[in-house]
Amino acid sequence: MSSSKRSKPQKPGKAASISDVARESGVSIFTVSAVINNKSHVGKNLRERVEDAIRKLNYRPNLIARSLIKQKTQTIGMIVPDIANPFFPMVVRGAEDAAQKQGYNLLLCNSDDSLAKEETAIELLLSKRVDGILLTKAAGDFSPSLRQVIEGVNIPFVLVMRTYPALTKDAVVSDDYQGAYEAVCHLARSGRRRIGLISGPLKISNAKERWRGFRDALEKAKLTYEPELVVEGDYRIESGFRAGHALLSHRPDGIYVANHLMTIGLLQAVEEMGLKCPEDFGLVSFDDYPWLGVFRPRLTTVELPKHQLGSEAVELLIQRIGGDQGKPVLKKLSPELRIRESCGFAQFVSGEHRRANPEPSIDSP
Amino acid sequence: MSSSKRSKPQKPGKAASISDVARESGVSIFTVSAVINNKSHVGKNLRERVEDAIRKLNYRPNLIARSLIKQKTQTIGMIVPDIANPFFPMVVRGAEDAAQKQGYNLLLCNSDDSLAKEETAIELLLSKRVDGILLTKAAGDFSPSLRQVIEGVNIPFVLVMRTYPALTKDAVVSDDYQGAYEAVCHLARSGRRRIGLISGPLKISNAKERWRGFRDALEKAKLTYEPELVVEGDYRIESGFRAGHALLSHRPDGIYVANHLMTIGLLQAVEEMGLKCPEDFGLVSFDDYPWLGVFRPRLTTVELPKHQLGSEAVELLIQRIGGDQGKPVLKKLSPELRIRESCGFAQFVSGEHRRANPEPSIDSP
DNA sequence: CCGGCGTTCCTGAACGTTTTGAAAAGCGTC
DNA sequence: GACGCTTTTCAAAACGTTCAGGAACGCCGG
Repeated sequence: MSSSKRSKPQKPGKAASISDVARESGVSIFTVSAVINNKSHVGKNLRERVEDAIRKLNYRPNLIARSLIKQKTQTIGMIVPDIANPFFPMVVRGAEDAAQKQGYNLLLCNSDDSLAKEETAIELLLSKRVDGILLTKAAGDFSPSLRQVIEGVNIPFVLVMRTYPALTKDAVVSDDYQGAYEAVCHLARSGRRRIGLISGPLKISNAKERWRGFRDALEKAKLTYEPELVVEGDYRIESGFRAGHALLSHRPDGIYVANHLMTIGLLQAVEEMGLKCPEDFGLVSFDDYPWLGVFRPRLTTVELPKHQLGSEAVELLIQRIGGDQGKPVLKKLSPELRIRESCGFAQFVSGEHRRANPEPSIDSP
Repeated sequence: MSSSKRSKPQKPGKAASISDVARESGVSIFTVSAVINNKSHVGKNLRERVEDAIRKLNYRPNLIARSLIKQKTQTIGMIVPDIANPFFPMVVRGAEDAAQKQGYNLLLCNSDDSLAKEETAIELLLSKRVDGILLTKAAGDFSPSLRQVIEGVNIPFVLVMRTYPALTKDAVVSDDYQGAYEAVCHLARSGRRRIGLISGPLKISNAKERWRGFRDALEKAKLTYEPELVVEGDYRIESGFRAGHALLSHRPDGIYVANHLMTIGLLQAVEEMGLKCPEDFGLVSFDDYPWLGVFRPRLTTVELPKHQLGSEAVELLIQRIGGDQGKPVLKKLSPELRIRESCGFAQFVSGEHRRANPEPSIDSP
């Protein structure tokens, strides 16, 4: 019967709580809270007493409790198909940088290109009450249930590198049409006449955009669109290899590959078939990576602003979290054509696109 | 005055709570909770009523509230120097896979190789009450405050790819000594006599291990250790480039490079200097990646089980979270020597290490 | 001495769950 | 109809915060 209302001593194993600090320093919980959030008017005396107690108990505010009451977790969920795909790390890095800068953390999920996993991941993030979600949708159609889940998300939600016409959500993407268009124009400018395409899965929005850019550039250059010179892959190495075999058997003199992984596959096919680039055909790839510095020939490529893609997505998301109720936005970031050797030497090419070609840099292990 | 204790209707904008469900289905909160966690004895009648209400209100349990009371967040924090470094994505993937399998999520932080950021990240994760922390420490010494923070961490804590003698924490690492040893033995077996090393920062445990393996293998092969053939880099491309220039000026006939990024730099230096591999020198690198398939010559390399590194670290961590109080464990995973062409053709080499050399595979964008 | 105003501190009610201990209900037995 | 034993349901106390609404105090002008 002797226990007064709030007097249990701090249990040994557990982290100190705000009430432990309050007891230790002989003030109320309110005052401790005020000190922590350094609210204005706390007397110097008490403030110091409290700060001492905090240090002494090694107290750390419990952000879970804070989240519960504030209805904000300062956490954003990010779902990518596969972080091990070299495209995503830099995007995630961009996102994390921007998030950290504004006091947010990143909860990372891999969907493994499975729509079911993607759906589960969204549900989970929603249950964990993240403040917003970033999604790079897996390849493949919406299942009705997935669509329902996404439409039903009632927190800020930004698509990254994907967009869907009927969807009422924000999206941050690269200008894939433009990138492909420039790539193919460059091939044409360097004298190629029969230009082939190794495309990504046409169900993914960016693959379709790249295909459109390809087609329009052909038209602009007054080249004919030959259907047998277009092969659809799935953005993986193996499919680039197979597509390469199929495509090269038609002897195109130029190839535009819609992503890096398929380029790797293609180059293996090229070697097997005993062909030479740029002598036998010109090549423009997508995405730039540090290791391209040792590929021979040096690849001309369309670099996407991967880091920026992630950071702008987060910034948009946080703006929404902050209460911005504006209409859904579609933000397109410009790609950059980096001319190197795989279409023939740079001097063969009209000057307008020449620039220094910095090798992208990357940090330590 | 008319408001009874628990009767506010669900506010329109907000997610439904358990009490909304209780009210909707006319039962107590307890019963709803029992249904959610499908505890045994809830009458069939009520169970259905509750489930209907859950569907109707699109109710999702608030895991923040659950975490608060259960003192578990089902979240683990992971700190890496830089996810954009190609080594880490696969490790993170391994971690995420293992975590997901056991119902955990991953909160990802980049320390950017800054000890201060690393410290901040740990503090933050602690405040967010993650159930455990995975850390790949940034290069550089412990500051006293960082050391204090790490030692003071009172939740499960596993080091990944790093270990420190005096530290009383678990660690999961690759057997770097073994990897380097095998690499250098292979160089010696293929007839190289003056073998050089491009090392990582010797303050990082694995760099030191690799250096030890290098030295011992030389001794085993009865080769002399020539100090000018050892150059310390920082695991980045640029340093590999500089180290390559420095090292090659001494004309070694074999080089072992302690990581992939520095190999990229080295190969650029090699080309600039007009040298040829494997004719002028044999090369063994560390880490394998899909794009190595297009490097020429094909690189012989020591592959580390990156995915496994991540997944075993998480499994160990979760075991600790589960209450395992055993002594700190140091788990070493075996590397695998993948013999390709950069030391001369495989047939010149004694058979014991020959094996199929699968190109590692990777998923779509 | 009173009223008004600042400053400084506190009490107590949220936030959305889980869980303990106990009450109610159903049912068989004497 | 009293008693025990299950089965089903509940009310209320946690978990660690934030914050609205006051209270206590000192100071000033009247």
